[in-house]
Amino acid sequence: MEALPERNGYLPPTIYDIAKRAKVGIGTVSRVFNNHPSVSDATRKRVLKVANSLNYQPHPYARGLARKRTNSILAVIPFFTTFFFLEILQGVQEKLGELDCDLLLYGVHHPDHVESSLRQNVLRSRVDGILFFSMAMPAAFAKQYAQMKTPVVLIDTYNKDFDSLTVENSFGAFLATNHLISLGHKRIGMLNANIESLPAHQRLKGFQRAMNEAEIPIDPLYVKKSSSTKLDGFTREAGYELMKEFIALGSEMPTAIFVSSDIQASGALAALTEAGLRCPEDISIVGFDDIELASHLGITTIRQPMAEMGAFAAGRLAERMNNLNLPPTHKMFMPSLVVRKSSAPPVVRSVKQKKVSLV
Amino acid sequence: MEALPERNGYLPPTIYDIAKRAKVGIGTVSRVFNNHPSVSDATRKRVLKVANSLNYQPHPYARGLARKRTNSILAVIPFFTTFFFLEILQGVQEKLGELDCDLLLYGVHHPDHVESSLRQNVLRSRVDGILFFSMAMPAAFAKQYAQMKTPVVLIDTYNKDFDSLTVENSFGAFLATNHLISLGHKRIGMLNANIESLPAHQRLKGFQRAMNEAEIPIDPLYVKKSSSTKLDGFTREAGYELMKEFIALGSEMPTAIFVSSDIQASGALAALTEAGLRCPEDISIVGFDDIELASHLGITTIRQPMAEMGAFAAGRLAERMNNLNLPPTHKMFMPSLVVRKSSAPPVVRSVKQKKVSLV
DNA sequence: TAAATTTATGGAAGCCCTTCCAGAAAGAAA
DNA sequence: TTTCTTTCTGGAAGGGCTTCCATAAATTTA
Repeated sequence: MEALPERNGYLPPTIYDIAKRAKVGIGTVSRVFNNHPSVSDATRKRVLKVANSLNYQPHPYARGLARKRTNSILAVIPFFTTFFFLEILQGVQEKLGELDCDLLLYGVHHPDHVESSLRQNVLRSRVDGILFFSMAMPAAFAKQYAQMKTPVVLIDTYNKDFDSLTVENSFGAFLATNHLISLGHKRIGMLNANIESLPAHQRLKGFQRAMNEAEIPIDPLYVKKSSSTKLDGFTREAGYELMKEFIALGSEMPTAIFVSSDIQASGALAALTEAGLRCPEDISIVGFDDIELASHLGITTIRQPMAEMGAFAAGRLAERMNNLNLPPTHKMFMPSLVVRKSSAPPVVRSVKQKKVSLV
Repeated sequence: MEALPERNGYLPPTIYDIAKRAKVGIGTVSRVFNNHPSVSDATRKRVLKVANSLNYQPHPYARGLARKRTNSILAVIPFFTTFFFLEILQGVQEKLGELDCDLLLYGVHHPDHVESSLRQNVLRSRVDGILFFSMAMPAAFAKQYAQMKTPVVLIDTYNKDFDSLTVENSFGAFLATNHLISLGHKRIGMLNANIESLPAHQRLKGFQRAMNEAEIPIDPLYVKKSSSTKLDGFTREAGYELMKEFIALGSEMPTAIFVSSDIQASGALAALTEAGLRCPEDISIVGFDDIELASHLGITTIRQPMAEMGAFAAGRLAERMNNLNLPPTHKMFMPSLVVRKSSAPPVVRSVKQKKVSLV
């Protein structure tokens, strides 16, 4: 070996260095670091002492090669969205810490790139498992992964061949609508995203169920859906536009609206302010998602248990990595209601209405 | 070798499989995959054909071991904050894609945990380089990394021994203040975070410079700083409290305030609303950071070029990985002004004031 | 005390690559 | 033709670990 100084003179100690200094064989050192039971206490201590003094850390790549496991997982997340993921990742990482596992991050910049990303990064068997967020798993990969039994957990998306977890959108919408009903509202509308998208569809269902159970007829005029294809209408602009339609109803406007996302709700609020209307005095609003913005704007909303979802996903992935033959499961998470100031009991507006609401 | 089926029967092809089928040596296969020039065209084609047909991908861990490089970098980010990082990471990843490098993510959950996190995760992961975000690098690690010449780039924080990049806070504050001045404001205040923190200090400097250059005297009553230690006073609550102090000034209140962060500005706005004051009619507000919230609340603010910073950081890290002896550099990024609706020319409030402001 | 267990240990082989050296093949020069 | 170059190629060694087999040491049992 030539004298070329690697890493500028500093060469991390290897298992051989430890073995030599501790006067044991490499196998013993390895066993110590893998908590193998058949090492005597005296030896274990001696090895650890030497190892600590040299600041030895097993080389994860060498480990990975020998063990045929990488001890790391890949999170494929859409970078075109934001906060939701950070919070889930937080949960993921906490769990991964327990499992002594590293997190590789791949951010997909554009939905069309999912496929090439997967090909480039995942196939190289650099990771033991994959967390796949919020995007449809391309068919080619779904097939390949299923066949190779690559451990994959889908979050906020679904495919029958893999473990998946989603939020019970319909139940969340039910909660939101019920909240408005229990505040005493009768004229309740829904401002929805593009109904083509699954969450929008499910949230409508929940709205309908709550209304039906309360025996409040649903006025078709009060159910507005976005036709936007941009992010399926889950945008501020979409909320703004549809709220203007509600406002155009004048005195026929609902007294409360369930909006299918906080981001739309923020647009809706802007439209209200612009029209000189106040929330909740003139109209109550409930959103969905509990993004950070919602707390700042004081929007009553539906919270998805993101940290828990992250931890669960990581845990499930670990189980699957230990047993490749588990049947795919699907776990629903129950969202919860977060009450803020955008929702309140309906205010009586005129004498005529007063009579009615005195009951 | 026993018959235990690895990975459920599927064993990824190795360089030996390719070599055998292509009737070449393993060295040749390796050379093909490393674009080594001394492979004849015919051979290269043959190898690639076999490799493709078997869907061969070099094993990154074996590569890492043999090359003594891992081709991955670690991002240590504080998970107790949010959006800023995602945007920077986006820039980082884009660059890393070019460099064929992977991104490992480590989120620190609490500032106090930085040290143990680094010890646990960084030392063992043997990544080629580290991007360290927004936190002070603990002295022990700084020393060790400097000594080992571990490639480290600091983002939004500083240490003389490493490459670092920060935003010119002082210039941003200057821009913000200047904006208010050029709108015609004379009674301009600053709502600052905890002055102990570097950014707060720098932002104050920029404020002062702008005021001095415009020859507007700074009224000490108009410069309020948080004494909170929680996140150095960069919180919504801190902004809320200090704004109440401003409001208590009554008619002596400034007509415009530069707030040292958007998050504080959101609190300040809440205090204003609560007091029945309007922004910008009664008072103009300029924030700092351009977090997502700012756009929703319509806060005029100072934007940091996050994606660019990310890409730059990754590039710089790559350079350093190629030459461990580069002297540390420090790069300043220039922020820019984003005008929204929270800032407007001062409105004349009363006859008495009219006299004054007619000047 | 000898034999049979049990417990602890050393180290070779193997994980999948890269890299280097030696040598084969093909051309060029003599 | 022979000799020297140049261009390609094969494969051993090595990177740092885990694991398994063999063996040594300590205990137990007969």
